[in-house]
Amino acid sequence: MPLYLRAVEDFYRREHEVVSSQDLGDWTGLTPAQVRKDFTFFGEFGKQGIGYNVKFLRQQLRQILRLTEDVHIGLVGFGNLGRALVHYHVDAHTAENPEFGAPDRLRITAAFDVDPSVVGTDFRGVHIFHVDQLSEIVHEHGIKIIIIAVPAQHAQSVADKAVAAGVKAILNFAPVTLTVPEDVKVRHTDLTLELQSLAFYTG
Amino acid sequence: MPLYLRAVEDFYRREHEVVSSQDLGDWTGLTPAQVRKDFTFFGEFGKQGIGYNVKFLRQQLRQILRLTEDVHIGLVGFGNLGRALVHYHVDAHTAENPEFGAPDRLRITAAFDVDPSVVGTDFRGVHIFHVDQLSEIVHEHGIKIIIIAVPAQHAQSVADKAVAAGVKAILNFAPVTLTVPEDVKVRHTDLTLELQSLAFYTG
DNA sequence: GATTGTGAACGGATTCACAGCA
DNA sequence: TGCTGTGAATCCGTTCACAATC
Repeated sequence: MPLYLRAVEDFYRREHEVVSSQDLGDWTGLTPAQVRKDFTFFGEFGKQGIGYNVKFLRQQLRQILRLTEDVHIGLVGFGNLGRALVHYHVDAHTAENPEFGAPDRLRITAAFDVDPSVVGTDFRGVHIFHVDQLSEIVHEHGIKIIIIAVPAQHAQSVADKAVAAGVKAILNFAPVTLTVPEDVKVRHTDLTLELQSLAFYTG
Repeated sequence: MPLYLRAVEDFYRREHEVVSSQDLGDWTGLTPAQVRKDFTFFGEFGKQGIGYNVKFLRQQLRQILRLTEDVHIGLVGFGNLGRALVHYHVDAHTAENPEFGAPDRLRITAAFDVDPSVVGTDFRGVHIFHVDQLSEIVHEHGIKIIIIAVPAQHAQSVADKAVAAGVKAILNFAPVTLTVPEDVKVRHTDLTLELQSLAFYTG
């Protein structure tokens, strides 16, 4: 769904009044049937013979994706990768930057590390706490998502702490498969795995 | 398959002689049946009643994934993200770092940007060329994969140039859906999309 | 005529279950 | 007995095709 929202935002920006599932399919690279099926899961947004009202659809998608209220995110691991992620995210979400699609309410509220030389400092408006304060800060700010950008050997224990603190979603950049309870959603991004996969196709 | 290799490397490091599809399933989070099916696509590696010989399986997987010869990678876009990627990758692949699983031959051979203040400099052993030299350098070094870490509005034109130069695989970090010929493999990593997806589950 | 929403058909991927072998 | 390799069975996501509707 986030991809559809990005598409709809683009049509919105270009002042289209309506879009068809065909239009959205072209934009996203999916089939029109796929687009319609995905939408019906959440309700009926379109008008037969006409298409989807862009303004209405945009609003519906934002609602569905909970982009209308602040979502607090914690970042664990403030090495090169963590720093780049903050940079990237802050750029994307403060600069009224339309290239990312919908402006949303995703906020990196706090960062965590163990290195005394960064703990206690601020970076791009984000304060870096010691990892021992994870649970405390998660509760204090109502953090629902954490990003794991620590070395592999610490990733699982960070995940455990976060889950214990009530975090329900994890974006994992460490090269390990995390074990978490069923009700916690994990997404995994792994540069090495991606490159190794691609290398296979270069024969 | 890269994930299996990582698992096998782990068993290898812990000096296991054999692994069962059950073991590998536990490690990766997949079912044993799945593991066996995936392997049979490439051949028969195991012994009935025993399991898979770790050393042999490791060697086979490396062969399959073409990790035995150098694969040259180009990085386009040397902003915060690009820099972090080089950092990360160089760390992962020079430090004999076992946490990433198999040592491989994936090399970021060259980087590209348009900013005169970085073009011509070196970073962590990687030289930064002007994007205009993309085609030339791709041919010169036999680059097969490029990583796109440029702003959204330039991503497609970079992809086009790379494809024209003969690149067959692209790892795209820009928040756009790239259009490429069928024989080019694209993988897309999009922080904003990942976070928006996760936000949906935090209700 | 255009386009949605949807039940039916399809197909690919996953899982089952078991024969075969160490 | 234990575990692989694999055909059969099943599941699930995608696509088709069309009735309903603007």
